[in-house]
Amino acid sequence: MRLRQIEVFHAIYTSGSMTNAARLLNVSQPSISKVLAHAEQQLGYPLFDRVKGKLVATPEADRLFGLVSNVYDHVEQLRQVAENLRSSDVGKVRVAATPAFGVDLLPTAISSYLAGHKDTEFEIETLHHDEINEALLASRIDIGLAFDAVPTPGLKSETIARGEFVVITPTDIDLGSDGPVRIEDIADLPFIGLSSRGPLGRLLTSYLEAANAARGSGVSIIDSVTARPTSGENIRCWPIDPPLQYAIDVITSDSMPPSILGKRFIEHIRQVVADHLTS
Amino acid sequence: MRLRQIEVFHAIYTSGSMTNAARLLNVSQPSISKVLAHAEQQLGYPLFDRVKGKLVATPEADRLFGLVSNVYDHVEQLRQVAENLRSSDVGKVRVAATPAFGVDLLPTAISSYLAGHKDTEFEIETLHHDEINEALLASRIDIGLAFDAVPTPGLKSETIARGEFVVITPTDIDLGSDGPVRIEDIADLPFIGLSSRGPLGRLLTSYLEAANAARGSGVSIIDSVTARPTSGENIRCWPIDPPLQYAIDVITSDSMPPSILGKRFIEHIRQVVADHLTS
DNA sequence: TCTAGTCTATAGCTACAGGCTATGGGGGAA
DNA sequence: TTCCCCCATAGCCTGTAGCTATAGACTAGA
Repeated sequence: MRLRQIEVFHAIYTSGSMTNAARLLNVSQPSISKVLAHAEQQLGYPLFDRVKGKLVATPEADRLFGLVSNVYDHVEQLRQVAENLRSSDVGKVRVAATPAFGVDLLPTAISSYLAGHKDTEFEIETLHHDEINEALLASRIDIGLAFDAVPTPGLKSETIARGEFVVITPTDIDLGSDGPVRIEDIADLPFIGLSSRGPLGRLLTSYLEAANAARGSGVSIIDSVTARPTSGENIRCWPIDPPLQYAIDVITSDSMPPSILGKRFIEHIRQVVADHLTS
Repeated sequence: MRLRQIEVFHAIYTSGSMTNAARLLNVSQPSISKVLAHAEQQLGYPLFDRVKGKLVATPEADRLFGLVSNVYDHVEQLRQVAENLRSSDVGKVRVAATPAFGVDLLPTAISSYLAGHKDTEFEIETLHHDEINEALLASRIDIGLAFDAVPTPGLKSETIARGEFVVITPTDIDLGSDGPVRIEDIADLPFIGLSSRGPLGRLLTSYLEAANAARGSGVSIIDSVTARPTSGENIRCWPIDPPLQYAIDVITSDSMPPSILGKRFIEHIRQVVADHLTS
């Protein structure tokens, strides 16, 4: 018996006639007639006797009805759940990000996401790269957000945006131009180094070494995500030349794909990051 | 979700891959691929993540699998029962017949039926016409067997054969010819009357009255069903002219159609009666 | 690094379940 | 009788699901 045949049989048995069943299922009466006839033909015996143009259930139909009801109920429940999974916002998303995101970008993203999805719960952690990977592999979190994720077995990372490093200076330092700053222009200024911990620090370190730049204090080169919330407070950002790009990656586990809520939130982050970097 | 989609999802989830599921369900792999893709498209979200060419169940699939398993099990059970109802001989058939059948025909029919269907149970009763009708309407029996059933509301009768009345005589009475016997030929012989109870008696009575036949003792006119088991024991049967026919009817209830076993047995009776009357 | 084996996706085809409208016949009630 | 209700059939169309052949991605082993 196909599921449709079960539904039709159920409708006929409970409503008492094909005509009523057709109304119940919002289809035409001949359609019901054909499905029932087909079911009976495949079963090899009639489910209803046609007596004086009306239907009377056979003993076999009586026997089957209980079982059919069970199936029917369970399918109904299945459909309910399947639909809820699709449309509901109820659920929890566990996100971890490196500190740079934790300060400004991630809270902003979650707050604006919650505006449209009030029933979603979040669990946020600020971790470092290797801790994020570890948490993902242990299924302690669903989504990781980091710079320049290193490919790791069992994890999948997707670059959702690329940012650039910028030079930040106190507002009392004037680099003499509004255009991009060359390394040479700040070589003699006091420089605050970035920790070389993590991929981004390493990336920057090798960039600076390649440029033979001196280090001092007062001027710094940092990623634009970190730079953004601090700008305006006596601090000024400058584009850098030659430009140095980094990737913003969303990391997930191979063995435990993100839920629908998770995917939806990743899409949202993608949007927020795009806005963040272009404004 | 259609039932096929549920089956395919169940097979993929349990077997771990589309290829295995295809083997499990004895279909081709592309067929599985298409059904799954179709199901996901209709659900609105993926059930499996395709990671490095393999399938990994999403959290949604995990959630649905329990429910799908339930449905799957219940459908399996339903199919088992539906199949058993079709092919099994297990069950009880309750038959009632008028006395004429109870002597020879019905026991013969049941005995030969049991030869091919050992697991069927029978419950036999010998009742008169009105009692058969009453038992059918009260659902105390499934099938009634009678002569010339009178149409009754709530009951359905089908004529499975027609028999003829015959003249029976002691073998020491010679009617002088091998051909049909005319009423006039036996008008002067001692005649044993048939009870006018029931339709058959009434039928015969009016036949005799129409023929103005006298009654005596020693010669009788009875139905061929009753005549058959008694012939050979110093008794001889003669066809009668003009012929008088009666019907052999199977009666069932409108509100409770016979089961498959019942229908099968009715077919068997039809055969037995045909053989009975032509031999 | 190349190759063989495994798995999934796509294309193009066929079969049939299941939907529709229109229509006809049987039975019961006015 | 006539009307109404119910079921069955005919003819048509669409969508699900099956097939073969083949391509593309990844893994593992030589």
